[in-house]
Amino acid sequence: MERSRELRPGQPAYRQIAEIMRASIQAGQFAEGDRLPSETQLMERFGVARMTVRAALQVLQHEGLAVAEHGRGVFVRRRQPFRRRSVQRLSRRHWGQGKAMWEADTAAQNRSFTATVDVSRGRAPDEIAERLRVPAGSEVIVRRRLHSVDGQPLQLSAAYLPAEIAAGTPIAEPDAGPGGTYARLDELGFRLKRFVEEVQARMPTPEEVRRLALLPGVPVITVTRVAYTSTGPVEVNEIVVNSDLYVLEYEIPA
Amino acid sequence: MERSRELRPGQPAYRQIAEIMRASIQAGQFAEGDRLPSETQLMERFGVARMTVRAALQVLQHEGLAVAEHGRGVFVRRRQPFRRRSVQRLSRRHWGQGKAMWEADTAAQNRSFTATVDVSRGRAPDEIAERLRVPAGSEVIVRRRLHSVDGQPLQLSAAYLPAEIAAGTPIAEPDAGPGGTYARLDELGFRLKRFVEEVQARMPTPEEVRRLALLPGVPVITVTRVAYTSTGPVEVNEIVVNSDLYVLEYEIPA
DNA sequence: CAGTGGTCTAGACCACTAA
DNA sequence: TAGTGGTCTAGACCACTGA
Repeated sequence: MERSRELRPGQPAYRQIAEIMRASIQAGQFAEGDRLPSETQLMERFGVARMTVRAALQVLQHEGLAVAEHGRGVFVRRRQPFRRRSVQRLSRRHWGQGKAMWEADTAAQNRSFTATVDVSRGRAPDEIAERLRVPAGSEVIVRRRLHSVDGQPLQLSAAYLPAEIAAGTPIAEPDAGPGGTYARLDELGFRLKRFVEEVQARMPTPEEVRRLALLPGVPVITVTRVAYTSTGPVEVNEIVVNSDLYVLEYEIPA
Repeated sequence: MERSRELRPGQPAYRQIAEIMRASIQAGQFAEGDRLPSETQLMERFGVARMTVRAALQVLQHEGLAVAEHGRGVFVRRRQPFRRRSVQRLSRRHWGQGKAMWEADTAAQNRSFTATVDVSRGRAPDEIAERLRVPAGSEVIVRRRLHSVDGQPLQLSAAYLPAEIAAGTPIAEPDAGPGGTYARLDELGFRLKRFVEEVQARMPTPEEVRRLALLPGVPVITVTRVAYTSTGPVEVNEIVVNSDLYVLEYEIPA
């Protein structure tokens, strides 16, 4: 097998092949959803062994540019982010009217929203206790949810509230009622003043890959939201979102 | 070479090895910065070929859990995010006092901040023109910056302003003066009312890997910020940050 | 220098898809 | 069934690190 003259010595072949394919995609030679040449075709074109071609395709997959489908081929990845407006979502006007948190987002965009909820009672992990400013190991109500849009899982979340506040209230029920947790807190006399969200990104754990049906090469965005009344925090929400499907939007006054 | 009984049929060996090593790391058997067993040692322990061990180590690297150093070994990755508070950074109180954008962040955390700036004049890309609400191909001033903290590159940004507004002003100079672009806009009569930031995450391009000195398995966070006066947008800033070193913080009123 | 990871080969067999 | 990608082997040679 003779090396193609497309490849220059000095740089590893697999990187050069990845670069050539990346350039072809960005130049529009392959559109979203198109099938790339098969491994066999690339072996012939570049005159390299199959593992070398596979290494190049792995690079593209880890960059999030391509997706392999077993038995079908390797395809240029499609993107279609869904929009989430934090400011609107968290305004009193919004949950004050008894709307579900997602309605503004989904209704406006003509998509169907579903969620599974699991509520439990347990001890707060150290980091959560610290953020809630309660003693380590305090009892908390945990609301774990998986949100999907059009059947596609989108977001995992775990909301922690001190049991002292939430136990025995609708917040400890799977269906917290119209307007959700924040509306109930308001009714219980916890007037929410502000939320602080900390945003990070990282590669997902295998568990997150499974539960969010993440494609290879797709990071997750994590949001840690703390809800404050004038006297202190009342809820901590650990959120993990599929970054492929999400744009977070924040509005900041000057 | 005989397969270790640690490995069960049904699951690929490289995934099982990755899972075993991941569990060891999370159980604390290997701390941040520790060297993992060498490829040779793992081959012997699990009774598999070198490429199989390498596939397992690749998984951990792509998850951002480990980093290979040529000739030295594979190490558990260290993490040390740097905190960025959007609300404070963008308040008039802050830039109104002539402070550099990063001072609040860096001074408070005892780190040294540097930036390189490149200013040019050119035509707005379509997406930018749309966000600025100017005709496609309009002339803009582009301020490209690379921010570093303690010598570690942290953030790339490209700020676009209509040439009509910014040409011939200090904004078109590399050093825009105390308080930066936003203070100058204010002086020019463009009273900033609000900023909207759109946050996404993705794997970096090879160019970003190079310029931000990103480790394998580290995604970037992209922030598209639009600055508005009461009459409309005056600046669009495309920001790309090293997600390994960054926590974005947003405060949202209820 | 020995030991480490980086690249690459030329096979093999398997599992999945679509005709 | 033919063609695709998924896993794995047993080598080879190279480049980098550190004693």
